[in-house]
Amino acid sequence: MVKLVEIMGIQERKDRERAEMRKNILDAAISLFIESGYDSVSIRNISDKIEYSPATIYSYFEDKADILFELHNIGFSELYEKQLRVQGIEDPKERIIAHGRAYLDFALQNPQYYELMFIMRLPKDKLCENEGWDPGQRSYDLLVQNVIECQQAGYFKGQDEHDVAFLTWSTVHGMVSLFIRERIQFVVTNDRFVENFVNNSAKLLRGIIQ
Amino acid sequence: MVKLVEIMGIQERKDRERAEMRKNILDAAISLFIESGYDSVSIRNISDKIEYSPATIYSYFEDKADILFELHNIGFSELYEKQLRVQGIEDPKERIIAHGRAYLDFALQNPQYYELMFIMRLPKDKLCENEGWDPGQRSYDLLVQNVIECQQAGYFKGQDEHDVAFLTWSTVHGMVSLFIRERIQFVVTNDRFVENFVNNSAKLLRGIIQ
DNA sequence: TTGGATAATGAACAGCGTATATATATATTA
DNA sequence: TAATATATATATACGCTGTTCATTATCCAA
Repeated sequence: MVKLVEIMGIQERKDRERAEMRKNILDAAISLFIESGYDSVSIRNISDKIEYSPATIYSYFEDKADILFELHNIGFSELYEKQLRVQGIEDPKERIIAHGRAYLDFALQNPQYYELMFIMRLPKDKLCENEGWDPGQRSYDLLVQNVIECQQAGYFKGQDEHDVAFLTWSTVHGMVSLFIRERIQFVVTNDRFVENFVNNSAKLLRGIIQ
Repeated sequence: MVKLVEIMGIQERKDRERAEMRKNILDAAISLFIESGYDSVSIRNISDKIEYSPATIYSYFEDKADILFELHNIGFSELYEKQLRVQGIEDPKERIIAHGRAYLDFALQNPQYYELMFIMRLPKDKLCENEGWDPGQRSYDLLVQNVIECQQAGYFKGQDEHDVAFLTWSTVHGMVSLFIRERIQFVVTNDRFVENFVNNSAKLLRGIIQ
């Protein structure tokens, strides 16, 4: 008779192999998405890259949107970590500005992740399935918390914290999404976008916050 | 012998018919785009709607992206008209806020036009073909002009006018694009978005501008 | 070694954007 | 009016897409 521990070992190896295959697919997918964008990448492209048949992918993911949804979650985890890294800053005004910078850094360093997190039209059925649970919620909550602490320090007096949070988020999202979707090329070159516009805007915001 | 005027008359009718057919296609296209979005609409869908064969469309437009490009231009004309309508306001501070409201109104009333003007990833070849000429340029120039007049009235002292213009544009674009691409559903319901967030943000901005 | 589970695949379906060769309708000329 | 020339519309086809499913190959337990 085979020992229980051996059965468990095999099961564990199988689980591990499944997880590795999933990661394999996700890695291939995101690298292709970065190269050509979600819409231009086909399941066949992904299957070519990992040297399996297209049908194989469908035994690891429900459909193409499911792959997107997984990458979506990975992106939100990375963003949240970046946000946490500036939470140590004492002065709430400087902290919220650093918070915005962290957001911009994430977006500019991972434009394709940013796309699928905040810009891309998401497949409708996926949104409904996961209704009520949004992985971006805790990032937003952190922002609101920082706004409240700014108010306790005397800034944004008499404003609703959600209005301020939304306005802050909109501003950084606006900058970065106009850049990513190439709507400001006639105003400033790609090279100078960060050093010029973003830095100057941070300075400008620092003056505005009161 | 046939009179010249008759030849011209026939030519004019033909030109008119071609123009009508183009408009017919564009109308069918935008109404389908509004219903289902650009990517989900096929040339075959459009040809079904106008009751012609798919191939016919290709004698009026180069390709699917060309249809998009035409609608793109129509959208920018309408936005510019909306912008001009608030240029009469005397106080430059109130004018620039009304300018922002006009932009938001356009976006919320014509979300599908806004999508293809400012959010959608545009086909690369089209962008290159029309390099250097962007129909949004004059809208941006108008914004910069208003910023300069604000500065002459004592606001935005010591700031670069392009930095201020970009920050202004980013803010309104950020609000509206987060809304259109459904990223703030967990913060506020669709119904209350305009009356709550946008109005409050305008009030907030009015306090911030100095 | 054999039976059963699991994983991978080849083939197929309907739909896509698009090119081209053919057919049809219209306009001009003899 | 009849024949020719031109502009327009279409049928057909190609290679692509996401996805499904029946079939095959692989692995493990008895």
